[in-house]
Amino acid sequence: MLDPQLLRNDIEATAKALATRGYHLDVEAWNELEKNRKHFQVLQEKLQNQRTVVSKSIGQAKAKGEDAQPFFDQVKEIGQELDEAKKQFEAIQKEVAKITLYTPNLAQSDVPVGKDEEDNVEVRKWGTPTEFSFKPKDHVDLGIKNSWLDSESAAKLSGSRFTVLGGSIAKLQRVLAQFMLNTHTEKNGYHEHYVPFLVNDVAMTGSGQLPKFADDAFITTDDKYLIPTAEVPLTNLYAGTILKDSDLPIKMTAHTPCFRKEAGSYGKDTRGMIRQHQFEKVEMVQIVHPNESNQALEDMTACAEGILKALEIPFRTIVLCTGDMGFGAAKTYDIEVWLPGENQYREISSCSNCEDFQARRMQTRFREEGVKKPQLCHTLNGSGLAVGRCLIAVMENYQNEHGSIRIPKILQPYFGGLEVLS
RNA sequence: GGAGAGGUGGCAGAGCGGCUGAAUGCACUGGUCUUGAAAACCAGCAAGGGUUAAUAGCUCUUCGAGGGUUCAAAUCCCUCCCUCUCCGCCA
Repeated sequence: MLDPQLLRNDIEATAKALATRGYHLDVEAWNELEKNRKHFQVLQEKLQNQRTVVSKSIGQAKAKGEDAQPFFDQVKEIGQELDEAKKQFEAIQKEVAKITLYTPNLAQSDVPVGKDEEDNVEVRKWGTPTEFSFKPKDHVDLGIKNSWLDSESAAKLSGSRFTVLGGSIAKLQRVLAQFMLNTHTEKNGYHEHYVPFLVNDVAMTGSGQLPKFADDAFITTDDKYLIPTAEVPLTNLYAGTILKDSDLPIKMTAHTPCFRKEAGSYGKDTRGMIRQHQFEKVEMVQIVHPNESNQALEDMTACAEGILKALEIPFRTIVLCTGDMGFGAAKTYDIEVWLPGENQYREISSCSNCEDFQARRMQTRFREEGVKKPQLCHTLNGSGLAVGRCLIAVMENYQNEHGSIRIPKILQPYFGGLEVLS
């Protein structure tokens, strides 16, 4: 949610900034709405005040044993007017909420302006695409050859966009998640959490998934949502709380499954386990002082990159342009890992600084020494990493000519020193 | 699933129709005292919104959520959510 003051006081500039994100804000309609809002809010408050004053007079008159009837007549009249004003105001508020809850965050000034992923800008590259003396297979061929991936069984159980993993590759996925979690908790200073995978609509609204993206999430029969990312439970852990500035930064991590409908991506990435309804992810979330969020984004991105460096898999990092950023983000880095089977880089992590966008929705605040009012925190989230896609990256980058895969050195201890999976 | 208790400010905890945005304690902030600190004492201290040039003044809302009764609701009624205790069942 944007600062309402921005919409009231600087509507032209705000609309212009939103336009770079492909969001059209109807300035004229907003101004009209705002005019009405002010009128009816002031009217309603005025009437409410009158009613309170007269009501108190009734109490006093009764206490003194005087006749309170004139006050009763007065208050009745006020009450009627008030009901009408209230009705009008509530209708307007609904309209206002429709706009504020559906409006995306503003991009930071250094974010490249652009339309779609074509306009994203590479900021750095690590390693060079893995070279092979043979034609590398993709993870699907590798998976089928070794009976590691079973999409037919998954289809039988659940439908499309699910995968059953078998044998050592199931273990490799588990080990990858374990390794990521260990790294973030032991080396990067993140606090581990185990969180619910079902959350309510308040949490989903707080982190920005609702109301706009309701179609992307799975909902249960008792109105709970399957989390699309651990960002939702982790970020909402501090919803409605006022922290001390000494509590900041709060750095959290969790390993969870993620569930996404992938509505609107029909026919996209249908092969293999790139885009699934259910996938594993290790997530990082930070709640920080507003002055620290930019640095925190750099740090968080480096932590995500650190996983790929440790695994010795080539990647590049790009900054998303205004048109490609997510709803709540003010700035986003995507990390793209090299996939030999596809002969291209594919997203494996997305790290975003949401500034106060989520904090305003959730009312996550902190009190600073010497400052009277609580201030909104800044929140960040980043994948560290998408485990399923990381599994693909390991398979494809570490494959041997006849379909076996080498285990990355750093993971070998988890396999009792084993070096190759076949 | 059955029985009971309860949800009030950063925390603990009173209030149970009008003088209560809310006693008291803790925490916090400022001051007195002290070489300094602690203790003691004094004072202050909820959040959000509107109006406004204003962090001034005025004002509205908020005591789990939503309805209702009333001139007036933290306080009475209804529905829902959540927490705790006991019993049952069960990873």
